[in-house]
Amino acid sequence: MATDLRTEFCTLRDTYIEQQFGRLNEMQRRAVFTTEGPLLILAGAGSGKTTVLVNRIANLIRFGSAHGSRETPREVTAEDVRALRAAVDNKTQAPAWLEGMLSRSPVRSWNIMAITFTNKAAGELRSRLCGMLGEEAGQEVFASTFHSACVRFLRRYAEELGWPRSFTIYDTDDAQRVMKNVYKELNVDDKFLPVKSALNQLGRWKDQLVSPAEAAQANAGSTKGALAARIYAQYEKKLKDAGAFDFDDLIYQTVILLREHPEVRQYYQERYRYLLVDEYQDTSVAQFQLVSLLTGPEQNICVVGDDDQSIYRFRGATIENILNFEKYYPRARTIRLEQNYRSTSNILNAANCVICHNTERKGKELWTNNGEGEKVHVYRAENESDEAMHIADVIGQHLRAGGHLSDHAILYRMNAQSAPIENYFTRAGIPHKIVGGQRFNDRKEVKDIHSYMSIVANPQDDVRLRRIINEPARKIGATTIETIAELAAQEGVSMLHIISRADQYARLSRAVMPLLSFYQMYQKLCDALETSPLDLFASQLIELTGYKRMLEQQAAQGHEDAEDRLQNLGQLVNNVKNYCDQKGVDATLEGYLEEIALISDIDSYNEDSDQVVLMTIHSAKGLEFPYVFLVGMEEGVFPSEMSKYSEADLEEERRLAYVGITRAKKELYLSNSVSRMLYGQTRRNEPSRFLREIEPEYLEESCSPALERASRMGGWRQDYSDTVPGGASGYSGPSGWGRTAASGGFGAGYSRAAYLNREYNAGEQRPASRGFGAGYAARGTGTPGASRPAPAAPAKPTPGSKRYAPGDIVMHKVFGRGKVLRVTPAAGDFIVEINFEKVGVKKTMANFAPLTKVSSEE
DNA sequence: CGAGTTATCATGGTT
DNA sequence: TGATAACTCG
Repeated sequence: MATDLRTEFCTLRDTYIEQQFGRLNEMQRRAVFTTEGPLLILAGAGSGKTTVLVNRIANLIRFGSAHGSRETPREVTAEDVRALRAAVDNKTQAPAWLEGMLSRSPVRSWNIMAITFTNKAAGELRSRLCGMLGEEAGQEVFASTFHSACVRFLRRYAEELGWPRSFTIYDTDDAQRVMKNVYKELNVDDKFLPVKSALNQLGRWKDQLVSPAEAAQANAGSTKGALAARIYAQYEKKLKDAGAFDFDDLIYQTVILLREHPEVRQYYQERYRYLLVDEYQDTSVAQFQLVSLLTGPEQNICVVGDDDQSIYRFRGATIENILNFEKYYPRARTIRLEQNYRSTSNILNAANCVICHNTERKGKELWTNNGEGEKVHVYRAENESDEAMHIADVIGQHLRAGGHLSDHAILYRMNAQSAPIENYFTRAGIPHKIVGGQRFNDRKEVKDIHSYMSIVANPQDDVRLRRIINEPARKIGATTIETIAELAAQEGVSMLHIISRADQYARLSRAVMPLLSFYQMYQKLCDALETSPLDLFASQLIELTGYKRMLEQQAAQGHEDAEDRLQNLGQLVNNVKNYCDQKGVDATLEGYLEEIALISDIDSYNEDSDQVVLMTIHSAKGLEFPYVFLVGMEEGVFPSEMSKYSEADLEEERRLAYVGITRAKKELYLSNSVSRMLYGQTRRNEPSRFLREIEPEYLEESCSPALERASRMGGWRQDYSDTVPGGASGYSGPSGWGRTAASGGFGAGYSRAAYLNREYNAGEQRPASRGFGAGYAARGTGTPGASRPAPAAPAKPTPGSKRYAPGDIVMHKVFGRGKVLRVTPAAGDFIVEINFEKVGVKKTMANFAPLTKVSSEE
């Protein structure tokens, strides 16, 4: 009898478990249930990869390893069976007491380690796990980035390797400073081997786990190679002396740690019985080695990746890791996730078209049940501000149709491209946010303060010390600093140690006073750390170092930046406070410094605020947006100039294009520009080859009115598509530039490109032209042949037309109708504050914003 | 030593 | 184009 109950229970249990993951598709479910042994999940873009990861972890924790599936609970009562059957029949979750009986061989949440590339991804994983398993179990799963995980291991075992426990993490800027010192010491000419390429080479070596000795051996033959190897050795020595790791070292040294300390390795292998690695296509040799060292004898290693989305080859990622996974782990199983839940089929087809042109692929074709959706829009602009304006127009249309700013993302190849867009958006008053580029923590004043903090945490850190020893000016000049460095090298101690005994050295006699008072200040900082909470320590530090006074003086002298810098430091203190609030009693100086070293901009990107977001395609990996604008689709920009000589680089660019395209859910807008100002000079670029690679049936093309006109007059022919003749046989839109609202205004302006000779259907025109674009008519550039007024170079002000007064009703191209609240003169222009009917109060610049007066104050 | 000037430089993407 | 390094002068 008891046996029957047990059998019944087990059958029901299997059904129940199946049911718990019933919302997944078959492949996803298979991935979730394959808990043991090596597993490769090839997950296409938008195929629910994170969902699979989360569910797989949840399955492990709730129901244990599938290997235990033959095990049955020792005692099963009729009551248990009844309850389980009820849960199955009603498709509900079993009560907690019953859930407890369902686990086969138990896996605890802290037995699981999930590694991602960004903190954001790790955080998302963690929060979804918390949602599914409850706060406690969710937090116990070790979800972390490669770098944070390594820092965690190294903090524990740094001393085994000869580093202090409170080691510093160097960013690229620090690394460059070290490198410059190395060059000086070794008398290396920067012209012969640029610092940047040396750092690059070192990075490659570390990514490939090549030690300085090995590098020297392998490169004895070449002058440059041998030199680089010498530099490598010296650089590593300097970092070790300073008690610091750079980003690459974090991985490299952790591999050394695990490789050379079996007991450490065993400890982690036993602790983390189940490993999951996300974005596996972006792992380097070193990261692969790290993962293999962590993988225990059971080989419960699950990697998720997409070879088509490998876009970090340039920094050492080897796609071979994913291509060779099955070779390295012969027992490996491979599961492909090819159903896309994100995009429309037009978008997906466009993506497939592009990626098909790559040869180095595992082969995979995404499909979707989502509808066709709109075609992919392609816009050809005159110049970069026309491109920006077009984007603003489209966003405006969406906004007026009830869309949100935050549904829109503008993606570009390189950060420099954000400037013109940012410019236009700022002037037009469109709320936006730039991710990446110059980061807050990279600002000089912020880095300086962080450097002060670093030397408090780690007195050995000479690089950071050099940075701030004379900032603010303390009469400690370059010669003094070099003398200190020499003395420190002679004695084998840190520079700070020399400074503390400055009076004992004749060579330092001139600078004794400033040096000793610097040291006194340093001690005060250390005291402050001991006696105050961290955030208070930060604000005390800003004062004690004299940094605040320096900025205040500068501000008093009318230095404009000084105010901003003071504010930035205020923000810094805020950030420290936030860190404290978040960590509570666990907040430490080292912890804070670690966080700022490893947290990137994208990590703090928060989709909650209603703003258009601008970022590189690289940053956008893993994200999705309803509307995506991929700008600068031009040869020399995307694909980039530097990639065009190597087929492999071009394939990486193409994968990047694929990543960009597949970020879009509803609509995708590709744009390029005939001329573009880049690095201070105007260039004319051909449209990107990636555009040509997309079958025309998925595209809908248009261009700027000026181009269209030129083309109609036969003066402009593009080599873009030689299969399509120029001319405008089919198109008879509004003539000339002096379009009025009545003639269709904006919407019509963006008709299909005449050069493609496609019919323009009025019925198909983009929405929202009504009433809009009147702004352009009113701008008064009725002159045919005059170029369209771009916001960056505003048309000469037509007398009277740009005057606004409170109470005026105005029309804004993006925000619609509104009433002027206030007009303030500023920098030869006017800030017009307007209360818009749809979007509330916004500030715009009178001369730049696409504004028209509808009626004057009554 | 420090401030101000000029020159040069790079500008592919990121932890 | 913009930012920083190198250089010059007080």
